[in-house]
Amino acid sequence: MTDNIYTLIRERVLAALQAAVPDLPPELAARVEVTPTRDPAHGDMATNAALIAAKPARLPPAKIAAALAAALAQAPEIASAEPAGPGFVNLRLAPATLLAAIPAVLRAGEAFGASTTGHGKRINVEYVSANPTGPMHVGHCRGAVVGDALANLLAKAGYAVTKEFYVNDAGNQVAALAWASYWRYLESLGTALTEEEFAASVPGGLQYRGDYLVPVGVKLAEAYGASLAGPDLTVGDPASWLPVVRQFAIDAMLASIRIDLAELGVTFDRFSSERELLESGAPDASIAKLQADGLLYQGVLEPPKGKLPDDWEPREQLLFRSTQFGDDVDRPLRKSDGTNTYFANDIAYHAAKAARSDVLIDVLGADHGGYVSRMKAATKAITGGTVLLEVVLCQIVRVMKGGEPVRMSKRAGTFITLSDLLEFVGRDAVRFTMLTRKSDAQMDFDIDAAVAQTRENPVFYVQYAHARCRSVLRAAADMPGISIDPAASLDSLQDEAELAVVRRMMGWPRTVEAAAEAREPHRIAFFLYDLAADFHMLWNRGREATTLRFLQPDNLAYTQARVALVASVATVIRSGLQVMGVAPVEEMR
RNA sequence: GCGCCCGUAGCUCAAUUGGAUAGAGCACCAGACUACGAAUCUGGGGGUUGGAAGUUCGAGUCUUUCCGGGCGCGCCA
Repeated sequence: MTDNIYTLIRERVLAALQAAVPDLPPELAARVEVTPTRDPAHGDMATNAALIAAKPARLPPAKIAAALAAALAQAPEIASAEPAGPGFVNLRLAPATLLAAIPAVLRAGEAFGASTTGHGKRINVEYVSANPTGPMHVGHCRGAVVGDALANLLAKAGYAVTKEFYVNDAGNQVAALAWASYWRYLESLGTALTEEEFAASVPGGLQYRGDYLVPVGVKLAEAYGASLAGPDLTVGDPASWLPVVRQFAIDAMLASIRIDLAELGVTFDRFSSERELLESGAPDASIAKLQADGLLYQGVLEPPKGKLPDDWEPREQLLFRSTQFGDDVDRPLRKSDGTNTYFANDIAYHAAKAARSDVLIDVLGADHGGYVSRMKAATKAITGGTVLLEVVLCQIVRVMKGGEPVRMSKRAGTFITLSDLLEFVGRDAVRFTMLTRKSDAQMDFDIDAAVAQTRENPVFYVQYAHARCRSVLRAAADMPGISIDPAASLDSLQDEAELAVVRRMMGWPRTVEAAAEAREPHRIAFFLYDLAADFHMLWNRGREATTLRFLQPDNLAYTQARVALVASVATVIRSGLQVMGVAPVEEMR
């Protein structure tokens, strides 16, 4: 069951190919494609079937193509089929087949394009997973949007999706957060210590000096008075205050992250806590399992070539044989103090996710690129190869304003927060713009362009097309005898600009399936831009020739067909925007 | 030094996963408003897809090797 006409036509092609080349190996049949043509002169679709089959059949591609064309021309959906080029068969659909896309859209509504290619497989998408040590900044934003849209896309393609956020609430970073929060706490109580005096007593030095922790300090003081401080508001014994302050600060940071995410329209099915994972003993269980499988050993790693760390000394440590699973070097699981490395805990986390999933996807920032191969290796090892990890890497986003990069420095506390960006640009523009690039390509986010009300801004351009559709439909609603009717006769839709729009919409299910398989949500943005361009072009045809306008009061049958067309364009745009998490607008303001 | 990602029109980016003559926007030039919304549309010029070699019916896409940019590189997460 699918809306994808390409799937249906491919069945026809395979049947014809089976007749022409009876003993075609199945693995070659899998390579047969039916694709949209680039050049409209080549018809609606083309297939490479003859090229694929030529070698095993020991026949010239052109000869097979001719046979295929003759057979395919008999199919009811196909108006004509012609061999072309080196061995393609170009197909032109029967008008009724083409126009059937319109009632298909109208009947399915925004669900149009939904597919079953995911077969209900459980797929877990982990994204954002920002450390709860500060507000979300623009660096997190791309991963948040890409992960969220990818999850929506996979759901539309028929996967059972879980959206997951991993809370790194254990380890040194959150300890540093606790110290920084404690400083703001003493400060709000009016301690005589200076910041530098305090910093001197912090193991590893005082981090997170941004003033976003000031309110946390104030709230700590309100909740606990001076009870967490030492004598005369000096630094008290960490053993007594640190666990309290740490949890308090983590909760505050998580609350702020959730607010920012909600503002961005990003939601999760599940938050998983690293601390809870540790307390459950899962990491030890994972290590024990790997040990039992003979994948761990005590060994000494070679130093990295070329760039030797200053304090390098050979050290024996517990290593995981990730090289057996495609990694470059084996990876350590224990620090010298006996505690687990982050990697060791993350193995347990991925094992936990794998236990309730068929496929895992991590959406990571580019700075985690070096982490990918070991995590894939570990996932393969801990699940015995039954669950594989895929990684979508999001490259750096450089925020531009007035043609200049906006400088960011987290250390100095002058970074652009996500909520700042949302205030400048707005949720829909942020989300759409973040999806106008392949995620593994670096990107400049131009604030000026994202709010521009012109064609160069794809958000605006697509929204404008939708608003124009709605404008027509509002006018149509006032016309007697006119309605959005899936059963309307569409025979009058014959203009090339009209058919171009229909062809584009016909490709939506195929785009969903291909984008989902490739894990590339940005394709949705490009599809919508192209559909919007087709529609704007058609619209303008109506300016030049009034006979091409949608609403003709003296010709109800003609108008009914165009109303159906316009309504289906609006529906497909909404269907795509829904995947992107962008709200359609009824009119431009 | 090693690994991963990227390199496409002057600029920002696509290219249906190996398909036919590599496409859009911006910028530049020339046009279309008695409006279902001109915030749009039409036409034009602009390319050795970083360089070289290879794989095959066919390469921007795959392999090798250089060049350039980004990220990472044993107890940070």
